[in-house]
Amino acid sequence: MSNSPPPKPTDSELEILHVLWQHGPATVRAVNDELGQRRRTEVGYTTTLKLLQLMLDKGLVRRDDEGRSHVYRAAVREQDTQNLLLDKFVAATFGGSALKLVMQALGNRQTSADELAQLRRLLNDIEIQNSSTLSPAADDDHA
Amino acid sequence: MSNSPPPKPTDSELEILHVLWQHGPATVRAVNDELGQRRRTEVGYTTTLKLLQLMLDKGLVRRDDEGRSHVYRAAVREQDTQNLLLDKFVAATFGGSALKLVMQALGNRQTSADELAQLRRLLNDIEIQNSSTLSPAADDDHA
DNA sequence: TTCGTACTACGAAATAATTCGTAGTACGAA
DNA sequence: TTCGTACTACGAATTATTTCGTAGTACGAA
Repeated sequence: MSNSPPPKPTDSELEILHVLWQHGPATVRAVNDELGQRRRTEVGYTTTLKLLQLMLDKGLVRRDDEGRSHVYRAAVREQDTQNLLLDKFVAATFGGSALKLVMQALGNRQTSADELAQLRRLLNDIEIQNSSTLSPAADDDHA
Repeated sequence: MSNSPPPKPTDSELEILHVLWQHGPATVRAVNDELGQRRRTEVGYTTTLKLLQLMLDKGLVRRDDEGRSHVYRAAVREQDTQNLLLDKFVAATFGGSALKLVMQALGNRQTSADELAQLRRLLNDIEIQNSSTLSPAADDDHA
């Protein structure tokens, strides 16, 4: 039983999580094949196996021992993981300021009109929420 | 002489760069003292020295050998470095979509009215730039 | 001059992440 | 039953990063 929350995945682990998030539950073989397609350099089967075993230990994936080959699936959600990584990244690179990160991300690359529109919508939504929320401790939106 | 552009700094190297960016040129002693203040765990003097020497090899810092103790200064700009790291991070964590990163960063944390205003101004600026550009070389970004 | 102190250089241990080889096992086809 | 194949477990090599100890040196005070 792991009591502590799953830790920050490493780069390789994240790559595997992406496969599992998109694919859904998969065998080592399937994960390895998929990785082979995405990368320019293939990776050994046992490398992927080992990684998945380590990820199991860390609580990043779960395993179904149905019969011969094991089926792995992500034990962490994509959004949660992205947020965890985002926090660390903002702290390490932008001194904790998410605003700086956002400005930098938008300022230094091409942003289409469509994307700008999406962002404006999001800003509007946030503004509405800000003004309607009286007690700031509201943690989860109940859709 | 290093011909290739400076590589992605590691976490520890980035920490040192932050010190140099804020402080300006500094001796090993000064950098080490500053690191000691920021962290909860002190770091050995020679550790900082070694890191700076490695960073010198990589071209991340330059060195003035004025007299007894050497003075180091950042050889890469903060913005450039942030952008380099940002690119890698977006690729690894958000499948290359800067928009997703931005939405996630804004959506999942508290954003003040003031910050929202700054963002709106930025969006306006971008929009103006977009429309004033005649030949948009329209393939820079993949949604 | 002599000594203590602060400095640099550098080897190498400690830790973390990635990679793969080998051994053992279970299943199904022949 | 026997064999070939695909699988898991796991030790261990490799590479990257971080850490520090030790040796050597130069400066200034006594």
